[in-house]
Amino acid sequence: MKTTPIPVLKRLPMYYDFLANYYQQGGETISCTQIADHLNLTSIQVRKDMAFTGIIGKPKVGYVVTELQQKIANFLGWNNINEAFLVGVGHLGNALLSFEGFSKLGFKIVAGFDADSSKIDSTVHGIKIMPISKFKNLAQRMKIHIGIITTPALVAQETADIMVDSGILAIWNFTDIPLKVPESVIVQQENLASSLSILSNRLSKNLKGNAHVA
Amino acid sequence: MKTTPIPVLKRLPMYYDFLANYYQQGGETISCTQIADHLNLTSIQVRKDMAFTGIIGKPKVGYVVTELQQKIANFLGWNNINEAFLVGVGHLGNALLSFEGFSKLGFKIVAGFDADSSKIDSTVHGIKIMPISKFKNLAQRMKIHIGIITTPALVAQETADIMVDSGILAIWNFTDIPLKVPESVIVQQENLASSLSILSNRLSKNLKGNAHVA
DNA sequence: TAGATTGTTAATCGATTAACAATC
DNA sequence: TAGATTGTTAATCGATTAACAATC
Repeated sequence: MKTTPIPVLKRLPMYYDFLANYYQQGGETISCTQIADHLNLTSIQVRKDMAFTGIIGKPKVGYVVTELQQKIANFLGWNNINEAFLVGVGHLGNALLSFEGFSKLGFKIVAGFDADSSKIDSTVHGIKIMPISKFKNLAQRMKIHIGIITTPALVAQETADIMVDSGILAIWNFTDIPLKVPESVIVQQENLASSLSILSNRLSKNLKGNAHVA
Repeated sequence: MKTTPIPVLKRLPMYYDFLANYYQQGGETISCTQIADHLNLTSIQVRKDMAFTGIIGKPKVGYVVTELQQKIANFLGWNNINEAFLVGVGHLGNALLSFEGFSKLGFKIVAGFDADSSKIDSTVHGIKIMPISKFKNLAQRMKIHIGIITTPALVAQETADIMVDSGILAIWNFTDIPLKVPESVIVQQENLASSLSILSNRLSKNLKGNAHVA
């Protein structure tokens, strides 16, 4: 089984979203060119990406939208639900706990954890907040494999250690601390600073470009 | 001027964070190998990245930490402050308005906007929330060039249209709607679904791998 | 049938990695 | 001086783009 390139994994959910929308508006079949136009990609790239899902299209017609959606969802594993624990119920933790979009992605945050005792036993968006002391026991009992870190940077590593000790296999890290974990543990790093530096670099290049013209 | 590769722009803030930490712990100079070790990169890659900032190192010694920090900050434009408006003060909007880390990156959200009249004139983290009707006028008066969209998906495009009409040149989009904007307008797309699909793909591959072993 | 679109193989492009001379 | 580390040029690797035969 050839491993899927990361850029492909990033684009597949975008295709899915677009297709859902397109289908709602009555579209039954769709071609790579159409998809590419709407998402600002090239049709060749879309075709290549689709091949990963195993979909078979019809020349001159394209793909059956519902079938393509299913193939993508299946390929990304959105059918078997991934359950996760979140540690750090601050502003961002709150936002993630409240995010509606996860269910569609076969992803579910089943509990939140926080050091602040005033938050314990409250619920956010129907999800119970518990003390970190309960993390390990619950994670093992519920066979949770994914941990989300939205704590202050200062306790991020400490939190990761607890997660690893609790049998967590993948950590979604929203702090900017590069976590030290055993090689077998996956870390998916979310980084606003990285995105921002791309944005401001492009912006400043544009502004400079215009200055020349003006 | 050669354009900076996106992967480099993503890594530079990580170097900066690490250096800040390293300096605080008393480090005066540092080599590429050391940086690479701490961030799980190769030293060659670090060296190449550093070259973009224009830093000059000393063979056998490495780089002066403070100088390197300055070069990175300067290269990423963290000195001239980028001001932004945010539209959509929901959970995520709230989290961004409250995020402390932006100031370090020369980034500042100076106002929030929302359709919900009950939020108008309140402040979040000291930032005033205003009705969208004031967006254009204010953006032009304050010469704001960056807009952040954290609205519900349904009104994302509409919000983008208002931003474009108001002279916004770069949009940081946290909704999963692919925005239609003039070519001159930059869109930086933030996409949790993309990150999640990478994470779950890697996780399921790992689990399968272990199954074979077991 | 003619033409559009798929599936797939080949060419290009860009980023990472390797190699090595320069130098403190 | 000897050895570690930089700066830079060359080689590799992987993703995107191009080309084109197959086919509905």
